[in-house]
Amino acid sequence: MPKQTFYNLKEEKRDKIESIAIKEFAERGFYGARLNNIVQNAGIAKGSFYQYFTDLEDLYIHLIITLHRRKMDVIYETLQKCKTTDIFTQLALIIKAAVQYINSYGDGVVNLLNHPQPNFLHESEEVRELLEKSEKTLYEPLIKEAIARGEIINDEDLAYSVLSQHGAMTRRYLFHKTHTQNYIDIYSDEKAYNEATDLILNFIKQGLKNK
Amino acid sequence: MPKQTFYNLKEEKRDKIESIAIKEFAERGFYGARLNNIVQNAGIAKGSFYQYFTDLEDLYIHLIITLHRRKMDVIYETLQKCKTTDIFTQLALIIKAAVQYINSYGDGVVNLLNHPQPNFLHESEEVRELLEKSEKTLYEPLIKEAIARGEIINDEDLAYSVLSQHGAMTRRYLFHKTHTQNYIDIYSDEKAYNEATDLILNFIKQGLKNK
Amino acid sequence: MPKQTFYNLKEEKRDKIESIAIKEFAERGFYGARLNNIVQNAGIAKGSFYQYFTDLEDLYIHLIITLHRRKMDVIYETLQKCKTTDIFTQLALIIKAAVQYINSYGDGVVNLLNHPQPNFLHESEEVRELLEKSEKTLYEPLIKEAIARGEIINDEDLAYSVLSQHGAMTRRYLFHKTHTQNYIDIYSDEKAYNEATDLILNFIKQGLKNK
Amino acid sequence: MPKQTFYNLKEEKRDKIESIAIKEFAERGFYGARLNNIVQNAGIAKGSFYQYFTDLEDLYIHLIITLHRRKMDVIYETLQKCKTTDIFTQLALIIKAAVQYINSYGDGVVNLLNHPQPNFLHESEEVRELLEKSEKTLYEPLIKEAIARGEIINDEDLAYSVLSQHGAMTRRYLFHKTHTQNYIDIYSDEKAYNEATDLILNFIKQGLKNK
DNA sequence: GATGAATGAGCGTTCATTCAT
DNA sequence: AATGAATGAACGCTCATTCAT
Repeated sequence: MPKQTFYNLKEEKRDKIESIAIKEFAERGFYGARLNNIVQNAGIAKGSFYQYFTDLEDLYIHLIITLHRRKMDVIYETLQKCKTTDIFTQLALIIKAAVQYINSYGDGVVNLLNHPQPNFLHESEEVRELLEKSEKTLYEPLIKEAIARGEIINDEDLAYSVLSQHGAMTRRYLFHKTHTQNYIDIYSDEKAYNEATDLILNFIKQGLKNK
Repeated sequence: MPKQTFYNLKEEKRDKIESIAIKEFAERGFYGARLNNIVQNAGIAKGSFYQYFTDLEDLYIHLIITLHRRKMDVIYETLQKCKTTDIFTQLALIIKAAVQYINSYGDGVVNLLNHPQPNFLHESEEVRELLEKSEKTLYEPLIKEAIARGEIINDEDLAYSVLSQHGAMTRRYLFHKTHTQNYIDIYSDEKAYNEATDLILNFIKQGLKNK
Repeated sequence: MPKQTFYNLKEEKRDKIESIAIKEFAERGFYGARLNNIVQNAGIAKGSFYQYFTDLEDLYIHLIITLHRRKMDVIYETLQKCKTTDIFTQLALIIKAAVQYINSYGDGVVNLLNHPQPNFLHESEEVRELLEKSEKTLYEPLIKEAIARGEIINDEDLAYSVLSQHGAMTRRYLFHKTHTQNYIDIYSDEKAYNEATDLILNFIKQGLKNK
Repeated sequence: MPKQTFYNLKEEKRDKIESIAIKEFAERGFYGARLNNIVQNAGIAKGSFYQYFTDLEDLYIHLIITLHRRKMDVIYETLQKCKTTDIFTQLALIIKAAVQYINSYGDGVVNLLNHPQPNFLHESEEVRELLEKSEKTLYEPLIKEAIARGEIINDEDLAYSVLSQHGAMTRRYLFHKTHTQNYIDIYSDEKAYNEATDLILNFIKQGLKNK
């Protein structure tokens, strides 16, 4: 957890540090990241870093938690506005919102969140709760309600498994179609991303159809 | 490329070094891996390591290439035996074979191959060919033939995107069902894995059905 | 080139590091010198060394350049004061000044400058200029003028060869006479050194006499 | 001192090892030399090296001693043939013979013998005797006799100092004249070297003339 | 609170030497 | 006697962290 001094900083400076750190961790992974790069690019002194965080792990955990929280906030906000629609419409809206949010950070967040995480991350109860449960907490009620409404087959586990993979399938689809391997390319063309999302969701719909 | 001295080692020792290294790289990524851990756990002297490999990158590239090659060998062997069946039967057999192969290494291989790879890896033409094309080379003909036989809808990109994700969906399904997060747990129960594979392939089949 | 942090050090500390390094390089040559010896004897941390220099080569080049420059400065200053005398008087004064300068460092400088230099040294244009040309730049005008004034025979090459060897001859003379092999012994007795210089210069004078 | 096994080798092999080692030490100095280079280029196994020598120092001392002894042998042989001539004729013949000898090894020997020697070399009484005294043992009688014959002034120390520097002066002269810095270049043109030797000896003659 | 020089444990790598065959 | 794989101390260097200013 960052120290109070970090929160006392002007928002602008705080944001600079966070976005520079996201970039560094995203490009090189936790073990490849260098404090030197972060402080130099953020324009702060090395000593100052230790006024704000206890160490690099502290910063890393802070970023992971913050980014997840913010993403979840965006998603739940979106969800509030479409409680009564069917699950596939709900997902389409959620995904659209999440992509917008991610684009507000650039490529970094996608890479960072998709990196295999260092072990210490899961040693923190707080983080484990957040990372492992937030997805379930999001999807499970949606799925239960969809089943109750008869929109999809009555197999919660299957539904969860495939629905929570829609992002991966969408990205794979776009990588294949655009012959690229670069996250930023496919996220930045939001129109294409949204169309692909619809295609994948429709595919999933067929597979989960209530017979 | 490892030096000749590495290939001169007794198979047992060679395998020990490889499996220890796979574990280290899998758990910590290339940048987090420590030569000290590898040589200590493999029970060799630091200097011996450099009799076998020019450096850590050399070892890493060797592992990636070897693992991919072996996996592909297993898959193509399997494929020879079921050329005339439908695509979903083919995939079920391929997956079963690949899971067996992976189980011969344990969890490490899955993690290692799924890590985001360090940049130097893609600077080798040999590796790039192997990594980027082997999946396409495998799936594309299968999909083309299935379309020609009228087994699935005529959308190669969609078919590729979802079929190449079946492993991820299966794992997600089993993680969810067994409330675990440990690859080794789900891979080691091959019966359960194969059943899950059938379920997921059936789901995909619905989504790709030729209407 | 040393980093700015090196120049920010207190003069005393900077001098300590330089003189310790001169000693180490002088005694063992560049390849035999050990960073550990330098930092331990200089009383600094290993990490601090790398705050000051990029690596050992950086330090070595710095020393060679600095020592040569300082020596040349001393020599040219001296030369300003005796422009109108004959060449042997000029040389006597120059040598006297250079010996004084060298004594301010002790034996180390003599050894260091007389070592065969590692190859990287000559890859720097700056160093090559300095080392290869400074001696010629010094002697050639003196010789040309002496020839013009009729003080010595008209053979620039011979004059240069023997005049630029006066130091070696003087040292050989003193080694022989004092039955020692230690530079510091003969340099520290300046009176004896100066007398030997006069003797050798007089010998050279006979050999270069204009007949 | 090499072990008996070294002397049991066929002469050809022994010579190969010696000449390769001379080259390595000459090019890189004792501390820069690598056993790997020596055994690889000599075509022997690493383990074999330790059958012949106790370590690298042993080999180095062996080379220095052997080379000096051989050079002295050549010189004394030459001297036998011109006992009755004047000192400058004697020296001219000696130098010519030594240059021939050195050319039989190539550049290596010159460099090796001119390197500043590592400290351990002088810790051996045998080596110290050889290196420090062999030159004196050679020159002193020649000088004494020349003085007795009235060929040069009665100053043994001066005579020794300048005569024993003739090689350095000759090389300096040729470096200057040919604008090279490469020993092999000037040694390989024996005619030019001999002419330069005559010039330098004549210069010395003027300086040592009995007035 | 901000700074950046100082620190030293730890890293990947080298290489003379040993040792099993 | 010959081999070359095995060894580990020692190397130059990195970098997160500390600390004096």
